[in-house]
Amino acid sequence: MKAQRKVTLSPDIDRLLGRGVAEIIVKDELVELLRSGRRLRLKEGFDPSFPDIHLGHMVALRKLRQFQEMGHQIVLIVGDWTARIGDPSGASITRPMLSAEQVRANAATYMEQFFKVVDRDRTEVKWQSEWFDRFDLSEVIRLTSKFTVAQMLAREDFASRYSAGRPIAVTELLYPLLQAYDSVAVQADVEFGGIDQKFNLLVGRELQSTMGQRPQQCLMTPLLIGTDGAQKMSKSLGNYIGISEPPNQMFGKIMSIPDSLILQYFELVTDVPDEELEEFRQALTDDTVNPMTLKKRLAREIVAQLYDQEQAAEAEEQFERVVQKKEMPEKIQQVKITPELLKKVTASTFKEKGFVVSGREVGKPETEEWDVSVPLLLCEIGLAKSRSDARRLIAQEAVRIDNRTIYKDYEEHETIKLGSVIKVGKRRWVKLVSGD
RNA sequence: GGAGGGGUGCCGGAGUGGUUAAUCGGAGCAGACUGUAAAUCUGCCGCCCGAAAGGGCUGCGCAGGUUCGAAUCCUGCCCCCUCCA
Repeated sequence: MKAQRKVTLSPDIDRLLGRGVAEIIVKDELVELLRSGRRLRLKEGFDPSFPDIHLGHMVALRKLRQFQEMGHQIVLIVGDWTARIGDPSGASITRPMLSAEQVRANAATYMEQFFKVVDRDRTEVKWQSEWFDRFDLSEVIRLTSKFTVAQMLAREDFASRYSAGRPIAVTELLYPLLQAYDSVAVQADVEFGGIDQKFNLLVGRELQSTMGQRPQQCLMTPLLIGTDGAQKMSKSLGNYIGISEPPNQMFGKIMSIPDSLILQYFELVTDVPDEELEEFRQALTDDTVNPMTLKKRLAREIVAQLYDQEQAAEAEEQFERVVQKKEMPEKIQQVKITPELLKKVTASTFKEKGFVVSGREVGKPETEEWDVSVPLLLCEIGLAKSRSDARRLIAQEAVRIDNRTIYKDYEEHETIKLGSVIKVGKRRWVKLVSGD
């Protein structure tokens, strides 16, 4: 039934295969396939070891989406077996084995995010376990016998580790083979991945042809640089912007990318037309535009894509308000004043003098006030990691309560009341509310 | 089986008896500046007590030991890596 869907013979294959694409193997063949009118099976795999998708992944996902809109079929592979090995990045050889349960949970999270960009209805989801669970040793041997060590060492990562005398686990050599076999199992016409996946994708071609299938085409997307402006976006480097982060946070993180990345981000993760990007480029070169303005546009585009226009506009407002004008955000995290909290944060000298307020009734009107130790308070409401940390923040004059700065020679206690607003640094706020 | 190298704070990585809570870089946090949560500059960056000065505790794979004093020396154990076979 699904197969009946019409495939568009795109009038603009150049564009499809141009922007957001780093390399295609073999381009001519892919063009030919696209012109043939066949519905292509486009494979993309992932390991459910780290479930979060970030803007870096989005480059490939957007490309998938574009193909999908032309009527092609996405096949999403859940790498529940390869996840056990871990992609040989060299950095982490020994990853903890995940439980089946954990893998399932990760996969669910992943897919939830995946389908923010890709159309679920036109995606076939396959688990590696569907074929690998049945694999026995003889099949493993058959699979491995098709490749040589020399072939494996063609992979840059392996080669450099080998020559540097660093370890390569045998299972790591298996990783590309398993991924390649996926292509055979699902009869992929095209496999998508980041340019860093090149080797693995090519092994897929190799294996398919030795097993009598037409070798898949490989479409590789460029790697997006992370918020640090230096390395590729990755969760472990902490320089990523997750696609399910809340709009405000996402907007802010995008505003924090170095100016030098603006155009690249526009190109890879938005649909802003090429002509317009050219104008941006010119304006930046001529210095006729404040990079900030463009970044706001960028942030709006991306947030709107993953949420909607309205939320993007709200996030922008919030940014202007909190960051640029340094005003209070509209929505502040609220913390309830409870007797337990009060007991913990009451200034110690007061305790000694017998002024303890623990018995005091809570939840009364605004006039209710308490004297508290500021470091203790910051700790309890999560604005400081430890009391030492809280003291440091105070010493740096980063703490404000109801708009008055707390100095390091503050009295032992400060007064708080219902509705008090506590601010730490430029953008962390907490409002104290009634405990009920 | 043999030879050798190594396990240090969130990460990378110094340090081989005291001046080391532990150089330095990154990350993070704070401040200044800025039309940006860009860039740049400065400070902070184990925990606890203290307004501060200061004090205490914990800490360099694990467990003991030597010493006035150990990340640094000794003993045992665990783990990781490389090469040869």
